[in-house]
Amino acid sequence: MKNKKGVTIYDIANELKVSPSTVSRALKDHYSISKEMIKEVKKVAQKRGYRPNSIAASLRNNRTNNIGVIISWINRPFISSLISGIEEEANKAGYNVIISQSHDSFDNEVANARALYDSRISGLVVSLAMETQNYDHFSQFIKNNIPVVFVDRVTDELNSDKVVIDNFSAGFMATEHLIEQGGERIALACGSQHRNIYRERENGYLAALREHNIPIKEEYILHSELLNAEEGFRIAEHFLSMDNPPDAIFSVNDTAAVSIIQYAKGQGIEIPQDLAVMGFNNDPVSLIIDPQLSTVSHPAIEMGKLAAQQVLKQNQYKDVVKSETVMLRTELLVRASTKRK
Amino acid sequence: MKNKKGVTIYDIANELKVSPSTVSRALKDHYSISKEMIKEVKKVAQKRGYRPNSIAASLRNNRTNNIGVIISWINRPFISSLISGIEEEANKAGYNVIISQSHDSFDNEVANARALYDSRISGLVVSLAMETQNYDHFSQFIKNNIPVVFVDRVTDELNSDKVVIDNFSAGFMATEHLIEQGGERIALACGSQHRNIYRERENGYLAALREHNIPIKEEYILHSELLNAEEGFRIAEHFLSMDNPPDAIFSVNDTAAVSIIQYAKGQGIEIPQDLAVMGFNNDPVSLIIDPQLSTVSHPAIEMGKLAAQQVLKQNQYKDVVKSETVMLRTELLVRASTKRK
DNA sequence: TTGTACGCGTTATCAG
DNA sequence: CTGATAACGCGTACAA
Repeated sequence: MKNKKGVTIYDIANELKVSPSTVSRALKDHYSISKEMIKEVKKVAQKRGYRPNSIAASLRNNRTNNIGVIISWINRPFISSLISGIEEEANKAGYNVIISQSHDSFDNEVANARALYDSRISGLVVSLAMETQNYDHFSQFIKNNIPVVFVDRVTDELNSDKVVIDNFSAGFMATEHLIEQGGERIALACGSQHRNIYRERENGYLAALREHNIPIKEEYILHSELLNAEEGFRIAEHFLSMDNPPDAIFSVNDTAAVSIIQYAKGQGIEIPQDLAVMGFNNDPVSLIIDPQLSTVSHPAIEMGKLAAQQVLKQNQYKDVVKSETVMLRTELLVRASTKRK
Repeated sequence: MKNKKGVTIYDIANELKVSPSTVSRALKDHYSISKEMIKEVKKVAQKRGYRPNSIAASLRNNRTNNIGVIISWINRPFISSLISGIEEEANKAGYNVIISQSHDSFDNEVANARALYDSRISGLVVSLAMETQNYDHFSQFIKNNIPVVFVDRVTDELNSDKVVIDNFSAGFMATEHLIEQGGERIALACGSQHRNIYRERENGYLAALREHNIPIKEEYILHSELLNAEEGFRIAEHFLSMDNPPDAIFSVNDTAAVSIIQYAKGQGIEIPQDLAVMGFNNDPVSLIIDPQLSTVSHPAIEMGKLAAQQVLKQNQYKDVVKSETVMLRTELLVRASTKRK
């Protein structure tokens, strides 16, 4: 029961009859300290079980070793992989990662941003909540030179770094693929229009139809707020009970796409002969559903790593105020749910 | 460009011509401060955009508002839901959550524990790495009265709080169910024996066989380190190419179970007639595979919430040194992959 | 009810 | 190469 208060650099300094500054410097291999002193100090530190108090250091330096992350729901394959990437990269650089979920609610996002700001994170990675249309809660970071990097669900209203995929061309590719497989009545199960990822995928879909001179029909386009399994079923039910049902559906996420397949199979509809189904994200379920789901790869881990790198880089060069957008390549993954030939 | 350094209680004190301590107290509704003063202070704080510096407070109080989490891989359904539960509960109490992944490596776990310790977290939630068999890296927390709560993958070697499910009875139920469905040669796809969750599930399996007077055959028990999709295929291949192959397989996770079904289907084996397959975890894929996978529910979010509560509670009553084990109920989810009648 | 003064552990600056 | 000192922002014993 010796160190109720923990070992500090003062304790080490006392033991070695040197000053605390020397100890402080020695511990970080400062160039002005002799090799021997460094060895001495580290030996004693080791012996006494010294652990640096990063709180104190943070107070002094006015910056922590934490980077914050705000995402919608952590328990989604894309998101958890994204975080995995962030965490790996941050860890490598000696940073910790603080997670908070917005649950797709604007109010939560604002509250989380505030809590993270108060805890003096030295960088923030955000994937926007579905609801969010106002971005003032990020200005406190920007004003104080704390880097903010947006991932996947981003906004153009703020001038900051972004890591995204090319949603437009992905939507285009996916739709074109359905056309090439003989799709004539291609439906779209889409998400809310004010979130870039869905808007751009839809634009890609529309462009592909136009380029191939396929008439765009409003009734083949559905916007759903959640795009979860239940809504997937409802969407399938809606489309497949039309007088002139689609012969192909492009769902902008895999969750809904899988539900669509399950519903269609239940109705005795043959996939892909009667109905081709295309998803988005390459979630694990896309390989489990029978027939396997064609989808678009979404490099979650890579995106996480890049976002973390952006934050760390910005942290290095505080003065340079340029904003980068990194756009990653995606791949069309053609599987049984669309292969007709 | 006024507050390069941010607004502090001193600024507020100056503006109101009172002392910093008054401001400090007013901001936390200290009983000794007059209502009016409190209102004044808060108004000015609001106006100036004051944000408390929790670093400084942490240094003073020697505790942060962060709780740490060490898990194997964040991008697994069970784990990400677990974290979701922890995060929700912690957030509600004004705490942030710091995540770090061990990737099932002992060395990583030790490094993470150290990093979290250095960052002065005020509590730790751990689900042990597969490799871990030595627990010294947690003693620094315990020695310093920082609560450590183990979840799911726990150890008996440390006297601390635990949140678990009853793996033994779950394994027993699952196996018994397979027996009731006519299984006579029931195989087990298990994980490493030194991790409680797998060991206990196996014990449940063995007990069920004994209770029903079914001979235990070594060749029907396989231990795999990873239990991922690939190993699932290998396990299936192994079992199904035996001279006398099993007519039922209990896999201790869903990932491997799903692969087993996929492999078997590819071999023209009928599920569940020729082979009943039982999983564990109730991952999303269990509802996507055809036939749907019978499995055991694993209340991940609930476990996360409870673990967070334990940490927070221990933080309240620092002196009380008792260790609780919370054991949650699980449910057998019978689906098409085992229903034979 | 309010103010004074010190300390939490570290690090930057300046001096030697 | 090493030491003394101040400061980071807040909380609290003690004093008034």
